[in-house]
Amino acid sequence: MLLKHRIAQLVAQGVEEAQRSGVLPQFSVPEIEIERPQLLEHGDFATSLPLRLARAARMSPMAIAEGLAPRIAIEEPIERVEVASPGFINFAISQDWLRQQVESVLEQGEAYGSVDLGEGQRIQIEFVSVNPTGPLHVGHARGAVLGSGLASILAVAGYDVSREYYINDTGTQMDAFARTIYAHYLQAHGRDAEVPPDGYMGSYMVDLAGEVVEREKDRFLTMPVDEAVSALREIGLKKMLGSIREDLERIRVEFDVWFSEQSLYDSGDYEAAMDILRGSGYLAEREGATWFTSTALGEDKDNVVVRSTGAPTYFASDIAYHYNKLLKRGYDRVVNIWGADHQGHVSRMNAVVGALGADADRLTIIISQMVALKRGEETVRISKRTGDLITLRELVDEVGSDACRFFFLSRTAGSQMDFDLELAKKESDDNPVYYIQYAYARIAGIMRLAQERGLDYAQGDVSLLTHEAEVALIRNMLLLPEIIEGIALSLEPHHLPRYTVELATAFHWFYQQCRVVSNEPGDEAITQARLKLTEACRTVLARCLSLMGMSAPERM
RNA sequence: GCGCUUGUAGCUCAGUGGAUAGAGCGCAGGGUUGCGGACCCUGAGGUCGCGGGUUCGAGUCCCGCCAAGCGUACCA
Repeated sequence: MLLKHRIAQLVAQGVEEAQRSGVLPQFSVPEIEIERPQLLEHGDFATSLPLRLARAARMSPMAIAEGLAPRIAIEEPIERVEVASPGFINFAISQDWLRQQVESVLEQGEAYGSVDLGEGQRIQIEFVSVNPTGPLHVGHARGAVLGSGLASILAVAGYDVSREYYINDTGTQMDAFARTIYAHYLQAHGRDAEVPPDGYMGSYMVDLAGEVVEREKDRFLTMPVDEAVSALREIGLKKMLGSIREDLERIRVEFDVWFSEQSLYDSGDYEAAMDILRGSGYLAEREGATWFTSTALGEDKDNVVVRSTGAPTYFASDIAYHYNKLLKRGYDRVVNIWGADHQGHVSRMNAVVGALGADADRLTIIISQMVALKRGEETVRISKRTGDLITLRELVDEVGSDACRFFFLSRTAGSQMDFDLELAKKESDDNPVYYIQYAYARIAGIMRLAQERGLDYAQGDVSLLTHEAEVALIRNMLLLPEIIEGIALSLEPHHLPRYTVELATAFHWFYQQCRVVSNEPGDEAITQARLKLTEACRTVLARCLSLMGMSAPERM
């Protein structure tokens, strides 16, 4: 159990005791929150409970704090419980205990930082899921990094995580895609053909069609049009998916499941989902189409699920898909990461979950806001249809995978980003990515030196680590489990990059203040202790970098 | 028009209803006869978009206004 939770328990017991003995009156106790104070002089942990209780208890916050603090049981590693104006209770942790935790970090090794919040719950995280009709661009990169980072962190927070990509391999846009390839194909064979008005204009389509022409020769010329388009759809889909997968690998994003939209219709999931909605009265026939009556669930308007042509809409597929996720495959929780252009879709999707009879809080939809690309002052438009775009591939080639991941992971999903390509390149020599990685490389350098000199620090005595900078570094290292738990609860991975910068800062300061491998005679003991601390710090930094999908360079 | 999101230092962004609002970059200065100077320290820089409200306490919650992005399809 995390220390902050243990302290919350002790405070709760203290309140109970105070009420029993009449020091505090009877009232219902709210959830006890334990915070990390900003200033060191306020201790390692703090609670503002007395301030919150003042009204219910009809006492001054200070009087509550004074009455409560002595009734909070002190146990290892809590050293002091102090009351501070205007009504805080601060907790100080024993420094001896902090120092001993260096051993604990080393023992846990690569597992350090893991917590058991999820208790093995099955959680699915679906992200990217870009239509396989064109290459990934910068906005997709943000969602990809966000999803993969979140998935990694949930996995070490005790969840059974499955990463999924939903392939829109059917529907009108896929048709337009196939007919576009067909048009290029005909043109390449000297036939009179034009790209349909709803077709895809990017130059990548020309390249793709060119590959098809080369590989397939003229065998589609004699085929009936429908048959040829259908075959080209399959070929084009496979090629696009392959290219998308390659792009994702460049920023270290991988999936456990690639899920086909078409399979929802082949497996009967679509019918099953519609039967449930029909059975509970959420489907209505009107104007020749079938509607999901979302107004009955508080939505602004109803939505078409089956067009008057008989073809199901994208929304219908999504209903079936969520039936499959929640009811058929039965994930305990489902997280969708969608781009801001799908934001109008969120509330009706939530309504669907209720209409299917599932608990509403099993589905969480995270909207990742737009990335506005700029080159200096000029805004670069992102449009798949005109072919004028900055692809993920170009971005990674220009800025690098590590910087790309760190940059996207550092910002909250909800904030719109300005991504200035010139600035990103200009700052690449002096940015947090290098700051963190340099800390790691420094550590690696120290450990190399230690090894060259044959220094064995296994017997190092961590109780010698009394320097201010040493204790500060240890305090920072010990925050990781709380950070991971916090991210798993809030689903906001941006706290990890921020934390990692703080950890690197603490290390750089320690390095500045404390010579690790000393040449002075008589310093053997402190050298061994500091090597131990350095190695423990390497463990924590490596864990952070690995969770963020970034490399940990031994040299730079 | 309506809906969702956003507005914090010159720039890019953090900030659980709590203690003196933070970081990086940029700017101005300073530092280590030694483990890698891609580092460290100090400083300047803020009406937290504007106006009300709730609260012991608001950058954070509520209402109104202003500005920006996105959505508002029998597209996805």
